[in-house]
This record gives sequence, structure tokens and C-alpha cells, in this order.
Amino acid sequence: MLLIHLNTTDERPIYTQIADQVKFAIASGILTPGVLVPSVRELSKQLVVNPNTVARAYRELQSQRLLEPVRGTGLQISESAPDLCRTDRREYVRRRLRLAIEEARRSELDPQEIEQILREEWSNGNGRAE
Amino acid sequence: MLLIHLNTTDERPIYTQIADQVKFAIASGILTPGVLVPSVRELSKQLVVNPNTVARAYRELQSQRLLEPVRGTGLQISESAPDLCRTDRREYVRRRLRLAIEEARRSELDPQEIEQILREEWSNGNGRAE
Amino acid sequence: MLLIHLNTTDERPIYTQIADQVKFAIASGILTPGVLVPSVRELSKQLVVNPNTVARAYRELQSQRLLEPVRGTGLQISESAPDLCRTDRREYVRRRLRLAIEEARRSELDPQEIEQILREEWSNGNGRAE
Amino acid sequence: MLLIHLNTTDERPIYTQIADQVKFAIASGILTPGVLVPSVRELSKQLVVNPNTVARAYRELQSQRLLEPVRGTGLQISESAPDLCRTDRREYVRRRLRLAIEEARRSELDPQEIEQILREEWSNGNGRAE
DNA sequence: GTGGTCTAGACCACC
DNA sequence: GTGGTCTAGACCACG
Repeated sequence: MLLIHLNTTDERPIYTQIADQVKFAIASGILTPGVLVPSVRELSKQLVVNPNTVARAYRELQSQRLLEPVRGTGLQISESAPDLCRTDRREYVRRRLRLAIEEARRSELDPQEIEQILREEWSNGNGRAE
Repeated sequence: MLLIHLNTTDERPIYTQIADQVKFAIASGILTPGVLVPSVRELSKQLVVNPNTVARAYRELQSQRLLEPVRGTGLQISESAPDLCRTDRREYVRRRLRLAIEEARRSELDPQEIEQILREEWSNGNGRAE
Repeated sequence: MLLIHLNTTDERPIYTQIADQVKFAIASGILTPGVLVPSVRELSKQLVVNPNTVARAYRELQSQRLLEPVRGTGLQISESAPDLCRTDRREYVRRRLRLAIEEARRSELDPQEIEQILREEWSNGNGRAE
Repeated sequence: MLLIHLNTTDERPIYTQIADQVKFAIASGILTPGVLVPSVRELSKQLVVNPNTVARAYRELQSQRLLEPVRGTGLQISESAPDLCRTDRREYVRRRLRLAIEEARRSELDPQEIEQILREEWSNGNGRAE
């Protein structure tokens, strides 16, 4: 069962949030090759979201060869998806962290203070659920 | 002299880029209370941007009590601006880092790997001139 | 249904009149949390003003956390809006009255005479339908 | 000696503030017919204000027949000024108070609460020197 | 000269 | 359909 959590206050578009979480589910083995993702209508109902939004997320995933259509049945995880997602994921995480760190440096805040913040924020979340 | 650089590839709106750079200039002491910011028309000419866009940036800064109008003369840095900007900046940096870290966690990548990436990215930039 | 009336003789800008009337509507319970305000285009058509003017009014309300965007859908009254508007309204009324009274004092008119005027003007309006 | 206090945070234009205070000074007998008001240059220096601003205030006062030019000498208080100002002043004060009260009513705040605020604000200032 | 308001209209992302 | 961004240009009040 695929669990997706949307954050409407997040500035990122909803379709991106959906696509990213599908990718994470693939990378972590929750979704494996051959498994069908929920139908657009079903997922849109579950997430209380416009069907177009889910369709767009799936479209993105198809264009990245992570989902492939099975005629008359739905969309399934592709054979190559796990590999693609695992490397993607690492690069993605690295890139986001790098951007945040670069911006922190550009703010001309004292580097020691930045390091302090980094330490705090990293340890903050460790050990808690969600 | 206030130097503002617009990044057209940056996804953030122009007025935000302007406002943020004014804030950084205040936080780092380049702009001090009582100093007039460049006039809307002047800055818009310098940045090759519509005057309305600059005006909007300045309006945001006014609503945050960082700029105050001197009638018929222009907009000046408020007395309280430096304090506000310094704490703002810290909060801003912290928030960006926290969001990136939270997303990294959500990716279900191995925490040790995340920490490794964090270390690498942080030390990467240190020691180099930007 | 939200009814907004613009007063062209009022010296206050149109966007302020719009924003204030939305606030009053929230304070008096005509608009409740979760309700969508009329779309920018619709209200601008109804009021025969430029869409940008309505958008600006809504932007002010957003920056005061009274409206929040529902992406692709519109702007809704925030959960905290009623409380904010009710206290705001009281402060607003108080401020206007204080300013008028202060100016009356500064006029060096006999205080007894001012009090007399205050009484008259206050009782004048009571009991009549506006 | 004419004492004028400008409030730069007041939303009213400076030239209006100057003109009004001259009127109050006439109404209260500080300035009497035949007395010369300070020259534009002198008053502008004293108030740290653009000479144009003082000139405009004086222009308004002349157009209301409160000041009259004495060739080669300056502007003097007119014979009829005190009467004009005294009635003006009462009407002015009354009008400002009425407008504030009307707006308070329009806010649909509970009338009892408005009366409460009125009482508080009125008694607040009594007894203190400003 | 300054900022503020408003109009008109284009283009974009999102749902 | 929705709001958001940006441009272009007119007009106003203030100093």
C-alpha cells in the first residue's frame, strides 16, 4: 500500500510532491518492478486532489521511464526503476543540501554560526519518528 | 553604493531577489539606518527592470518595517532594520537548512549516508573563495 | 455573497477599501474560515476595476495571514482570520478615535466644548438607521 | 513666538500640519491681526523642511484670507482671521470627530464597546501635558 | 526630483 | 478555471 503525504503549505507543486514520494517508495523497495501504482482516479480520491494533478505526476514518472503503461490495466513500476531511483535519490538529496548550504554561505552569516545551525538541525530530527 | 545582482535563472521572483539583497546589505552593515535606498526609478534603470518591480520589492520591505518613507525624498533604512535583518537572516538560513535536511530524511536514505553527504558538502565550500 | 462598495470620493486607495471591507466581513462573520473569496477576475469585473487592484488588496490580506492560497483553486479565509480581524477592528477604531481626539485637544479648544461636541456627535448617530 | 510641531509619521502632508497649526495659533490668540508670520526661509530652516512646503502652507492660508501680503515686508495675520479661525476650528474639530465616530459605527463593532473606547480615549489625555 | 495608485495587457504555473 | 509575475505607461501628491 502506497502512503503519500501532501503538504499544502509546502511551496513545491503537488504533482512534484506526489512524483517524488513515488520515487522514494521505489528507491526504498516499497514499490517493486511490475507492481501497479494506484489508478489516477483512485489516488486522486484518496489524496483529495484534482485528477489532473495525479495524472501529471504519473506523466512525469513515465517520461523518466519509471512507470510504464500496461495496456488496459494501468501503470506499473518499470524493471529499471529501482536502480534509477536509488542513484537519483542520492544525487537529489545531495543537490538539495548543497543548494541550502551554498545559500547559507552567501548570506554572509558567520560560518561558525552556520555550522552550529547545521549541527542543531541535523541532531534535532534524529531519534524522533516523522 | 548598493550593488544588486539579478539571477535570471533563479526561480525566485525578481522583487524577492531585490528585497533579499537589500536585507543582506542591511544585515552586513552596508546599508545603515537613515541611509536612503536608491530611488525606484534609478534602481529600475540600473537593473533594467520595470519600476513597478522595484517598487514592489520596496513595498515588501516597508511592510516589514525595514524601510520607511521620507516624504518627497525617498525611502530610508529604519532604525530597527539592522536588528530585524540579522535575526531574520539567521532564521532564514536555519529554515532553508532544516527543510533540506527534513527532505533528506524523508527520502529514507540511510542516515549515515546523509550525514556523510552533509559533511562533504559543508567542507567542500570552506576554504574556497566564492 | 460578498458585497463590496467602492467610494470614489473616499481619499483611501481602492485596494485599501477592498481589503478593509473584506476584513469587516470576516469580523462580522459574513466570511468564515475555509470560504473562498471571489476570484480576482470576478471581483475586478464586478467592481469595474483593474484585476491588479483586486490582486493587491488580496495580497495585503495574505501578508496579514487573513487569506491563504489554495493552489489552482483560489484564496480562502484562514482559520485564524476571525480572531485577527476582531482585535484588528477594535484597534483600528480605537486608533481613529484617539487621533481625532488628540487633534481636538491640540486645537486648544476649551475641553468642555470638545466633550460637548463628542457627546452630541455620539448621540446623534445612535438610534438612526444608517 | 510661533511654535510648530511636525509629526513626520502622521499621514497628513506637512504643509497641512503647518497651516492647521497656524490656524490654531490664530484661534487661540497667539497670533493676532497685524502680526507678521515668520518668513518662508526662516520657518523652513526652523522646521528643517523644504521652503516649498512652507510656501505652500502660506499659500493655502492666503487663499483663505487668513494671511495677507504686506508689500516688501512679509505676510501678516488679517483682521478677519481670528473670527474665521475660531468658527473654523470648532467646525473642523467637530467634523473630524464625527468622521471618526461614523467610521467606528460602520465597523459594526458593538456600540457599547465604541462608547467604552471613546470614554477611555477621552479621559486618557485629560490631565496630562502633551 | 520622490513614491504611490491605477490601468492594460502579456505570460506563467498549477489544478 | 485559479493566482502570480512582469512590463508599459499615465496620473497624482509631496517636497
